[in-house]
Amino acid sequence: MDYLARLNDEQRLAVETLDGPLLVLAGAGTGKTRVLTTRFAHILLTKRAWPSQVLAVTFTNKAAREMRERIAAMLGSKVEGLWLGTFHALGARMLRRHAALAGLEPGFSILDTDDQLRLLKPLMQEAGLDLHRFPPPALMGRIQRWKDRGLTPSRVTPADDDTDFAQGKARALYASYQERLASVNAVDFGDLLLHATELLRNHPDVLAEYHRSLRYILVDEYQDTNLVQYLWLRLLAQAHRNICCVGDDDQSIYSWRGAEVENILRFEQDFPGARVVRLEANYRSTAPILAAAAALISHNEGRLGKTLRPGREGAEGEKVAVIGLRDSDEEARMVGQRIEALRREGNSLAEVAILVRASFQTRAFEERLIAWAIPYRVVGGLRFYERAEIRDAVAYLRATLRPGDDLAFERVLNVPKRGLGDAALRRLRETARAQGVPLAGAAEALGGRTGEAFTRLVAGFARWRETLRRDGPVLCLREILDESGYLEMLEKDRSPEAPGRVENLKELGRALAEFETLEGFLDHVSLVMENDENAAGDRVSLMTLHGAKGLEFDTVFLPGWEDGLFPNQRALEEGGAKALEEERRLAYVGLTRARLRAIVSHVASRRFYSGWQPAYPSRFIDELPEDRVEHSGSTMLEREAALSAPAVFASVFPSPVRLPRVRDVPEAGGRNARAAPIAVGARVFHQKFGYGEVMESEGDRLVVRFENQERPKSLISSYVEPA
DNA sequence: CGTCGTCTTATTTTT
DNA sequence: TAAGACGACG
Repeated sequence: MDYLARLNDEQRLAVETLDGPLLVLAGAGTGKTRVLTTRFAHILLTKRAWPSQVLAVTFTNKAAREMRERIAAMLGSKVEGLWLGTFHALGARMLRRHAALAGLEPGFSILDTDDQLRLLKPLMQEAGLDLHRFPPPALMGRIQRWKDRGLTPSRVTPADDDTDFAQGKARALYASYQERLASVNAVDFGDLLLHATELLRNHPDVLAEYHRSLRYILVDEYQDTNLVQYLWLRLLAQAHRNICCVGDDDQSIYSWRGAEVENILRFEQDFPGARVVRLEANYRSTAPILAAAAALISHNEGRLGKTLRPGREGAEGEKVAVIGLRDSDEEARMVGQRIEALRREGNSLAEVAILVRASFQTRAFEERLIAWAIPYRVVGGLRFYERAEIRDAVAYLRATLRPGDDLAFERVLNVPKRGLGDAALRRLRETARAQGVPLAGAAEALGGRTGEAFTRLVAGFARWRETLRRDGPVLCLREILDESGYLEMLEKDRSPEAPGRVENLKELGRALAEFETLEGFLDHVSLVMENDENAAGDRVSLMTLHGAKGLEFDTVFLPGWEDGLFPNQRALEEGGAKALEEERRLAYVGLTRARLRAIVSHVASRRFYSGWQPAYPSRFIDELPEDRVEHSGSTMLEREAALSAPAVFASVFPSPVRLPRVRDVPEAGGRNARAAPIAVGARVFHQKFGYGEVMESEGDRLVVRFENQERPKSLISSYVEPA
């Protein structure tokens, strides 16, 4: 039992409290994952259950993988047959087992966002809606929210559909959307859990079967569960009630995706007799960082209440830096310089992260990092499955496997170009509908050149189907890519992305080789597969705050702490006071990612759309404890902006009026101060305009005549560098 | 059917 | 500003 000895008292309690409902409130950096995996291993090692009798749910594939690896490490061998995965993957697994009971055929497809919209759009048109006034993605979002709440079309009440969105047709459209899905034997992402839950609700025998087989349930990141996930869990836990949920209400940041913090706040009522264990000893961050995070989050109401305390004695460290700067370029320069300095001191770049509120902020940093040859990676962005070439290849595979998969067929119909455009597709749809056959079955009906192209494609699919049957999926994919002309299309493509796309397809082929059946692989691709290209290497990580949850770094830069951007104005408009608290939790998540140092920055002027807009320090900065924070930077500009400009963000929750802070002294060494003003006659360099000569100079404004520009340009001096 | 130019609209996005 | 969507034209 030496694995128990490695835990502190509270962690140990969380691991050993095995019977009955348990809520583990795990503050940031308190060893949440360790508790979860140790608990899992403990259940197995004490022979309380077999691996197949424990259900462990996470939100991300990454978390699931990490858990799997750590359990294997603890047990000394890989464990098979675990019910361990994301909510969606487990939902899919259940649904495949009982497809017929959910009104599906066993080989149903899982649709991506494109497919969903392609299905919904025509329905909206038929309903006579103006798609400009009611954009399909907006309706899709509403449907998704209903699904998050476990509402099938028949369960949606008028109260759930209280706006006149889509002229009151939203509910009806939801119903017909679900019908269309069923008719093409497909589900969307939200359906995986909705159907799985309905399945358990409507079939007591199936539920009883799971009650018999699943004795323990472990849930990670419980604060991010939505209602349907909660219902699913509750159904499964009903009988034995051995459910252990781990989470942190202070890190709930996905309400806009349907997550309900209430789930965690309500846990003790939902599961009477529940025990609660708090993990509060933080082994990650220095005392100032912890104190700053704690002070910040204390401004939220309705918390379950936890206080992070340093897990180690003497974990003093640098104060949290708060730096005011002129604009985002200067902010990027400051960050770049500090990263340079860290690198010179021998720090690993993999231990540095820049965490932004909104993805557009990454650009300024990318430019700076490229210019200074600092390796970085942008985390997040497109997932493997979301890449066009992967979707195309998958659609080819889907249409090969399932002749009736019209959505897949439609997607690849004209990729590569075969002269089959909108008009042809429309005729094809009509014929197919009239004859009651899938699109691919209607090809012969069309005459002329279009018909020929169609027939050729359909013949191709027949051939590939034969290859799939005879030689398996790998050869089939190769044949598809060759014979369809897809690979040729990419090879002819001279754009810089093309080689990467070819590479991605190769990667797809390699992954495919690991699977016995194409069906299994298709699920893997849409539910699990991720792209981990450039994951390795000593690089700075650049990502959104949302993307950073669960990660930690020695050094964390938190730029853009300005009212309007962070807390985000749009979020506040939509979600009111609750949204402000969620933004604050996001700030808390950001701060607690840092082990040794956190650098918060804000600028006086930020670029929005076209022009520059004055910006004000985030109210969150005021909520940091003065004695743990060190302010620096050019606040003169901040004051100027504050005094001269009208409020940019007419906030529903106005930031308190602030007095200009008296701390105009630039940081020692003038790191953030501009070099001497650029003199008239100086030669300068501009990213876009190239080299030029300064004609006039006043304050930070310059007039420059560039060599390859006819007219002199007026610009701000921070845009040019002395040449 | 494909290309070019104009118009439009700018958060976060685990699956 | 700058990328993506859409409609008019060739």
